[in-house]
Amino acid sequence: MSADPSSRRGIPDATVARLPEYLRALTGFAERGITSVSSEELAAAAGVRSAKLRKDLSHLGSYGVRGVGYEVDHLAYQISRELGLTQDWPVAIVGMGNLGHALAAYSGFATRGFRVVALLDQDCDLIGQEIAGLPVRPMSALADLVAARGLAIGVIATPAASAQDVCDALVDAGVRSILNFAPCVLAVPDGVDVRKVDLSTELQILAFHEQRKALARGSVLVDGSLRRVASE
Amino acid sequence: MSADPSSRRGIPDATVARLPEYLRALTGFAERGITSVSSEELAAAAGVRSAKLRKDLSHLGSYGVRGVGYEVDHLAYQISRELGLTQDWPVAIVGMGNLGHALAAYSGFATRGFRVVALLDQDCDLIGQEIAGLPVRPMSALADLVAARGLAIGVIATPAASAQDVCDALVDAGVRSILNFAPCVLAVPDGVDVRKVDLSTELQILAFHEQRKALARGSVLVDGSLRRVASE
DNA sequence: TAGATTGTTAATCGATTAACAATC
DNA sequence: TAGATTGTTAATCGATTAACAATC
Repeated sequence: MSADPSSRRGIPDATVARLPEYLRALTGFAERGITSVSSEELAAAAGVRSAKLRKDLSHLGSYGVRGVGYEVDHLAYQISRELGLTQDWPVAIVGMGNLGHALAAYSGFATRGFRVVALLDQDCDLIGQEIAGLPVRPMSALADLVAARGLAIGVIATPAASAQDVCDALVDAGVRSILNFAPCVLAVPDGVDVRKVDLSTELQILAFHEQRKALARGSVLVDGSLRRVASE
Repeated sequence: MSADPSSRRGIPDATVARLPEYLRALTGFAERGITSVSSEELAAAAGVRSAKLRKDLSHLGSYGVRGVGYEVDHLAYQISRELGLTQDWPVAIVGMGNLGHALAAYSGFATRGFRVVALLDQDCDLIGQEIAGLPVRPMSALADLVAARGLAIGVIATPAASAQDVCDALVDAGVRSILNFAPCVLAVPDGVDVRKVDLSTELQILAFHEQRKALARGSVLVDGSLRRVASE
């Protein structure tokens, strides 16, 4: 085994989760014609402290210049490469309800290395219909998509009740990265990554903090409902 | 100040983020007629270790019975109360594009204490149209919504370019909790909570791990693209 | 009482932060 | 050289985990 540059192992998960935000901020600077930034400026744009930014970037390598800062294009390229965005990732979306429909039409995917190559649904009435320029295909198309198109990432936008079945089908077909919008926990074998986006979980976390703020302002909880208490 | 039961302060953020998942698992048990669960069973359903579950629940109080487990309904109620879900939270969605449209039609909100009371957009052509049974209203309706309907949570589903303006308008109107779907960092004053859901960030994190797995399987990176290397 | 399972303790691990030596 | 800013160190903080005493 040679010590190739990218074998510098183990970028912390917390750092990986922030790299997309740094990349977005850098893209913003580039669009405004700014060619060089300090860690202070980039951190402000990404909404973090500069010490955290420098620590994060230090895991990728040493791409800054002391006393000067970072070259915007170069750092953006290095982050892209680390994230695996210098190549295209074929994506399939399963479940063509409201959300799947919106995801299929969402332009944000294409802009950054992701190509939606297929839309799938198990509802016979939908199959064959065209959504956002792509025909809806049956689940049986999965194996072919992996073999012929190199499908690597599956997005689950079905109801919770069918999400595990869809997940199993994706895994059987050889898909090893799954983005799950269904509000349920998925069981997968080792080697398969699942990330979850859950709208009502996010709202529930906001509600917790909103309630705390109301209590801090002097409201009280009566039978599980907030009651405003007259100040003074 | 009396030592009311809920003044036991400071539930860790990591714990709060998991409470919705526990609540969902409990709802599942309740639907199947199961009235009592052990930490082991509940943890399995929520996808965490039992030690972590018990530690999380210990921050809320002592709602289990040693040697027996937890009463499903009672624990669900306690978590609901802690999250502030025993009351209704009025929600407004701003931005009626693909995503906003899908969110407006999403039934998952209503099921758990959230009521979509208004849809807003700044596009004059959309205003007055009906989506999912609600008329689209102009941004100028915000102040009234806060005063008359108690609007507490704003969901931003606009393009990134207008997200900060929309955020400022929400904050000016008195909204202190914001769920942001626009791919950008929002600046808000102290006391305002923002949570962010970013589809392409999630895909980018998956791409990072997918690339790592490919490299671990023996592929190599040539000019930023993965190349399969013949095994043997 | 014996068996089961909670709630808590203490150890470990990972992430954040501030400070500063290295260096452009 | 003097000024600026990175990359790294060491201290702190918070989260996870395993083990077990408490107790139903």
